Amino acid sequence: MAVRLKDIAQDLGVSVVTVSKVLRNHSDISAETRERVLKRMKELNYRPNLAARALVTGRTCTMGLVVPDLVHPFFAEVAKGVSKVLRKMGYSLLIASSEEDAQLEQQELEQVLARRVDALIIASAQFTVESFRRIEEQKLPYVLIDRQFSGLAANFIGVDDEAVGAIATEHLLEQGCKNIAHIRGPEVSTSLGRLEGYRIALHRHGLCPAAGAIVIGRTGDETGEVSGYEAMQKILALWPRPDGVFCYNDPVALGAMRAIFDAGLRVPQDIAIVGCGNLNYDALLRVPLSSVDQDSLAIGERAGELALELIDSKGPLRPKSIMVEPKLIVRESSLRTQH
Amino acid sequence: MAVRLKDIAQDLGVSVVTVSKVLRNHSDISAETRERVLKRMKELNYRPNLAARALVTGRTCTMGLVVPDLVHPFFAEVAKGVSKVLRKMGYSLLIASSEEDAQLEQQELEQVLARRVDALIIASAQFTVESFRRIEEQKLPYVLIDRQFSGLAANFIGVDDEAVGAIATEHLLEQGCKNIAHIRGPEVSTSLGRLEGYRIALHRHGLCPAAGAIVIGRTGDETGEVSGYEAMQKILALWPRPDGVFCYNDPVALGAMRAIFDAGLRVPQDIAIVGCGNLNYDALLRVPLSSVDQDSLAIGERAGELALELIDSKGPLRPKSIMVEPKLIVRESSLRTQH
DNA sequence: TTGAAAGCGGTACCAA
DNA sequence: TTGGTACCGCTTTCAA
Repeated sequence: MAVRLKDIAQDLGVSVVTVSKVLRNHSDISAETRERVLKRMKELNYRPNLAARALVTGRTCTMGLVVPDLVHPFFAEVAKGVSKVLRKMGYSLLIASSEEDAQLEQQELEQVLARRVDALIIASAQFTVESFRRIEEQKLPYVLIDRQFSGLAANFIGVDDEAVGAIATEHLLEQGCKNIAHIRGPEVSTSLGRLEGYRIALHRHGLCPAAGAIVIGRTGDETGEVSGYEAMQKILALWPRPDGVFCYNDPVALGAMRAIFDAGLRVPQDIAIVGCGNLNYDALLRVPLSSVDQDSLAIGERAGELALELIDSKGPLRPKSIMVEPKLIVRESSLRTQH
Repeated sequence: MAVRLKDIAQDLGVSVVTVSKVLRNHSDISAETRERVLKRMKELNYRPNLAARALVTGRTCTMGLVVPDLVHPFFAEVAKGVSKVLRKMGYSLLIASSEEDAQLEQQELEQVLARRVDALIIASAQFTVESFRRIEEQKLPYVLIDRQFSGLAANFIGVDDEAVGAIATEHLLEQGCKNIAHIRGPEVSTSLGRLEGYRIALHRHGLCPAAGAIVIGRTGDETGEVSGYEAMQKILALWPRPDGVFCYNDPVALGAMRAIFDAGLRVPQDIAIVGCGNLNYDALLRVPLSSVDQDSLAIGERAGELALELIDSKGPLRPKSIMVEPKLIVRESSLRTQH
């Protein structure tokens, strides 16, 4: 059905090898032959079968991207960033979504590995490093994004999560909050890092989290809003009631805000809120949400670049950890001192 | 590096063919041999090279998905829906983003075709049908989503855009709006369909769009919000000033709302707004946005299912057009009659 | 039940 | 400058 090298070779009475060389711009082909071949390729709309090429070269020119949730704007932007970088290099992107499920992720990973991608970029929903060992066994270059794993010396691109937590908390302190709660996320590095940053910032000011002021959302991102709502209800029941809350991410912050409104309280006058992720609708909310921006597009681009680099430099380099600096975007939800 | 059939065969002193048969659950292998092979496969953590298999079977078990913008929640959800369906069938998804650029889309399409995907799902940013002819030449099954093309008898999954426009406009009329404007999108089927639905609904009530009441946003989705802001400014300059606006999509509606607020007017009291897309933050906006839901997840699932169906049934079936029914989600931005 | 041989569409190597 | 040959990892066909 599809046109093959052989078809072109037969048409022109040359060998397959000659055509193959023209295809790859080898220098040892006469200008005339080259022209003829090129012309015929255009006519027949020839496209090399990359699967066949991959079989012999050992390179698929395909990269795998495994994320917990494509619909989450953070990962969608990461994908966009990766895609942008790969496009220039003729690479394609195989995307798998784990739906924040460790087992499903394993399964998807198997699929991607079976397709012999040249490198892998993963925002993992795993809790153990077992699957990464498996990848290392295959000598397959991989780059972790967003979530790190302790005890795993791997390439990593992400935001400095401690800085995220510290920046957000410092800001709330500056705004005059005296009693700052934190709605934290699941047991993954992003959540733990932000929690630690929150603690550090309080500590710098000689403060400690009050009893019950650190609440864990029921789940991860997927139902962040529900989780944030429930967590905030617990915080509202505290006495004294906190006057500021740093939320693990924006969906959680939205849920928290809803709980505050439902309780008849105001943001930021009664309770100031800061989220994380700077989702693109934050500015348009009922009360525009202050949020820590992670520059997800840049994370995707850096990850793509690093992965390409790893593919080229055969020998495994010393793992690199690139931290993108977080940036606080101040909006109304945390502004208590403007007037 | 990677384990091959041959390695297992040599280890066990059987032939490659035998191992291959075990791999694919052929019945003509003794239980004992099967056990031994299976055991060794587990031990070596064997994964068949799908590229090699594809070369001989002619099936890559890979599907291509080309969308204008992965970050747009509509397409992200479509991707999720497709992915969900494919996962069950052992298919992987090659995703390419055209960034709403027709030329880039062509380029990405070439890449995807070169990878010999078994089928293609496209939300196209093209204005001509030329590239689809190319796909048809390859006898490659494809399914269009979201955007249709007149004069192209292709498989299509999407929402009934005329119904979208009609439902939204009818609702505004019911809410007592007398002078309804429309911010339309670019020259693609979704935009044209919604515009037509808007016209039809007005017509049913013996009305016509007022002069200047149909404004075209500067661009597509990408900068929808800016586009909506600018378009709304033009509408605000009209006399008499419209009291309701149906917007091509939610980002545009958000921009429009911002323009209304900046002009010192209220939503919905002065101007009621309905968008389209039911993006997941609509409920959390400063004024929660009424919007027509397109069930993008279902669109993705149907598209994936149809594509798989096309792959199986060799002979090209009569093109199917599946319309998902839109549903209006009423929120505060259009509620003028509640009290 | 098992396996030898051919071949999928390319590339690499070396000889002509 | 050109092309013969072997081979990438797997499946298919058919004979043993």
